[in-house]
Amino acid sequence: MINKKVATSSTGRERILKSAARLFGELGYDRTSIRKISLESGMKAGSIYYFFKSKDELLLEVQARGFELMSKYVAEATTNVTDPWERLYRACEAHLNGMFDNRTFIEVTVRELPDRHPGPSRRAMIRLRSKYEALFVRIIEDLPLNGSVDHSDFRLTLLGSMAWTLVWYDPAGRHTPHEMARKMVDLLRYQSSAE
Amino acid sequence: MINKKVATSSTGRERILKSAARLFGELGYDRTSIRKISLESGMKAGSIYYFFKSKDELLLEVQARGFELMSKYVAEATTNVTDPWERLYRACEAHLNGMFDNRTFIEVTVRELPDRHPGPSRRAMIRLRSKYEALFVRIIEDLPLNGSVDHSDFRLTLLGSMAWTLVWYDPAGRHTPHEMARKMVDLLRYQSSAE
Amino acid sequence: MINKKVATSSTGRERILKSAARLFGELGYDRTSIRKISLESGMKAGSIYYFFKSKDELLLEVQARGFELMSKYVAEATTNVTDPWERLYRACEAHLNGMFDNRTFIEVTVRELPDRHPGPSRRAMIRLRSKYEALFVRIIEDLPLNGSVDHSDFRLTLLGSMAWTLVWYDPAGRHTPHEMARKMVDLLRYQSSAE
Amino acid sequence: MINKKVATSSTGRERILKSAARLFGELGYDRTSIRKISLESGMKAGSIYYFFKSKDELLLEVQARGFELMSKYVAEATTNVTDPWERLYRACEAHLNGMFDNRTFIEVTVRELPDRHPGPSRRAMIRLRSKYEALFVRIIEDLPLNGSVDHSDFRLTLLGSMAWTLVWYDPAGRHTPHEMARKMVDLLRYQSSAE
DNA sequence: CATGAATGAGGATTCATTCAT
DNA sequence: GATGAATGAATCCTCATTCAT
Repeated sequence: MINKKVATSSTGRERILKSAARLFGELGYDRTSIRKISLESGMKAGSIYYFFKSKDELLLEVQARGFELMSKYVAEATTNVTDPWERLYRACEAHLNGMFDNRTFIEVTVRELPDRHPGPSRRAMIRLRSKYEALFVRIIEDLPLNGSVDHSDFRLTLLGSMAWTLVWYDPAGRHTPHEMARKMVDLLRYQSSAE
Repeated sequence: MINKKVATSSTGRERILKSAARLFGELGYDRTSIRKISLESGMKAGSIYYFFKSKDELLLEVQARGFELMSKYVAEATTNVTDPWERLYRACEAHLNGMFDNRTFIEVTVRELPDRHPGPSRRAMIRLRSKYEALFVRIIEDLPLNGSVDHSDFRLTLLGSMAWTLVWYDPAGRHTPHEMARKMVDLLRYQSSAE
Repeated sequence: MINKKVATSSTGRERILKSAARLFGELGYDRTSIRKISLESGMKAGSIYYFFKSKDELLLEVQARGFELMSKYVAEATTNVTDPWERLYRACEAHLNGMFDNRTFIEVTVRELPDRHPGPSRRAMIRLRSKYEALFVRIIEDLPLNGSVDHSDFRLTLLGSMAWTLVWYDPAGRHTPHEMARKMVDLLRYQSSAE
Repeated sequence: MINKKVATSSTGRERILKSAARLFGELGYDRTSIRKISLESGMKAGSIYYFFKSKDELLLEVQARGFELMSKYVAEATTNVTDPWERLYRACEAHLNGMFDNRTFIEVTVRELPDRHPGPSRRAMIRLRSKYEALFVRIIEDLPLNGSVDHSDFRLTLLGSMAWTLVWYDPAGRHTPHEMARKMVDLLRYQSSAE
């Protein structure tokens, strides 16, 4: 009552977005129907179209939010860190943490890849992704890699390893995202490093 | 090429399987309808059910075929190769070659992951996958890695990198699967190696 | 008759329910397809699922309505009638009248027996039936039957005779429901009566 | 080996007929598919059409067999019985016994009523039924009923009561077909009787 | 803001049946 | 005698979406 905003902060639009994120993440875009989103968000199916033009657009907004969050996490994790390798460790940790900790929006970002999405938002989704990956481009550029290593190969290998964790990682298991980030980077580090 | 009829007509079952593989690979399982498979295979939708109990079972059979092919390729590529690192190079090359060369069955294997498939074949699909990955388990076990590297982390990182190529790799581009395999393994090799 | 529109258009839900009732009654549940209901109700097949979860549930609602009507008829017919045998005459007449006069809902009640319906509504359908038959239980309890006659046997024999009329009764023929009710009850009356 | 006929007596045709009878009885005609019959009979679906022109014809043959059996049972039960009421007791007992004892063919006879069957065999089915019911016509004609009772009403009431047992009778319950037959006839007897 | 009603297209699957072998 | 392959039509149902209110 004191703060009506807090209670209402879960406004229609927001509730829908959260429900969509959770379901896209859990079931995938295709198997998530507008009806399911409407059930989860406590809103009638028709109402969703008051806030979003289409299911496709809904996915786009979920992804936008996901990349935004990720970018923020990575930025925060690397602020005031100057050592290049340490920056990478932290960026990866933030990436993995986001994926498993705050699944709602971020998982969708890794699961629903634009190459499979036929809707009109495809290009916008690719742009969002590129923008986010640019963070890693920059961090990796700063690494003192030896000349034989292509920065792009390095980056793609690293991102691939991390994305793949969705397939096998058990959050209740023995590894923490922190450890995994260290390991994955280390696996690539010494050989690639010029030191 | 010599006799297109042989390849295309073959038996009904085979034609369906091939069409399903191609479409599952291109569009994904969910967006591939039985109707589409029927169009592509030149068979009426109902006929598919004479050969396969369900769409789910059809996916399972496609995956089985895919893993079978992959296993064969990897086995052939490593036969009579004794150097452990060379064995890994070749296995990875075979894996990537399979993924991009002979997409029909093998791509489905990497794209349609069991963690998202709710059908009754899920467990069978997991079993197939494990059996295939066991090939890599064995090859990686033989590597003279230094003590600090976990074989399992090594394997998952490598497989993740390779799977991720589906997202960014352009077969018409500058890299060949052969080069990519070398690079990816090398990226992990020296640091991890005990030599 | 005065205003066909009112009767026919009413609300969507109602139109569907009526069409379903008519068709279930005429063709039976199995041979009545959603398509046929949609044609008869002037509504598209998909729309039916806005109002009813499934065909099974539609049957349940038709039966509920049928039993409700029947109960009302029987109750009205026996109100203020105190002679026990007269009460039974009237109840049976109401039952038969309902079956042939107002076929739409009530016939389904007698034709679609729960013992053959495999759907999830089966139990609910049994409950509805029992509740209705309880009316007869009470009416028959009040009869001064001689000790050798089991009330339950009496009731089942009577209901069976009436249900069976669906097989042979020709509404255009020589008997009226009124006469049939008298006859059927009389056939059982004197022998069973203690008088 | 001694008597090949016995072993082969379950010839294709016969096996199909039995399976169809069982399934028509248990699930009803509509819900019994040719595939199910083929599974139960251990014969391929296509093969059924070697022996029977259609599903409709299959039903007709099952009914024919059912009525044949019933007629035989009723005839046997009444042979050498001269007392008219005793004849009826026995006929009813045979009828009920047939229904519950030897369900396979006979139940179909009571469950699948021609008024609902739209196929071309309808008329033939009606003829079979009439022929069987004629047995009861004759037995009932011989009863010394008092003048006020219509023989036809008597018969239909009795047959209705017996048919209805399918709805409520529990073969594992307290009543035997023998008892039920006595009761049902007695319920009608004394009042109708001229004695 | 949000809903209730409605739709058209398409979803997977089952059906009775045919026919060459 | 019996089958394997194939079909066309129909099955129930779900989908994303629209729109008047």
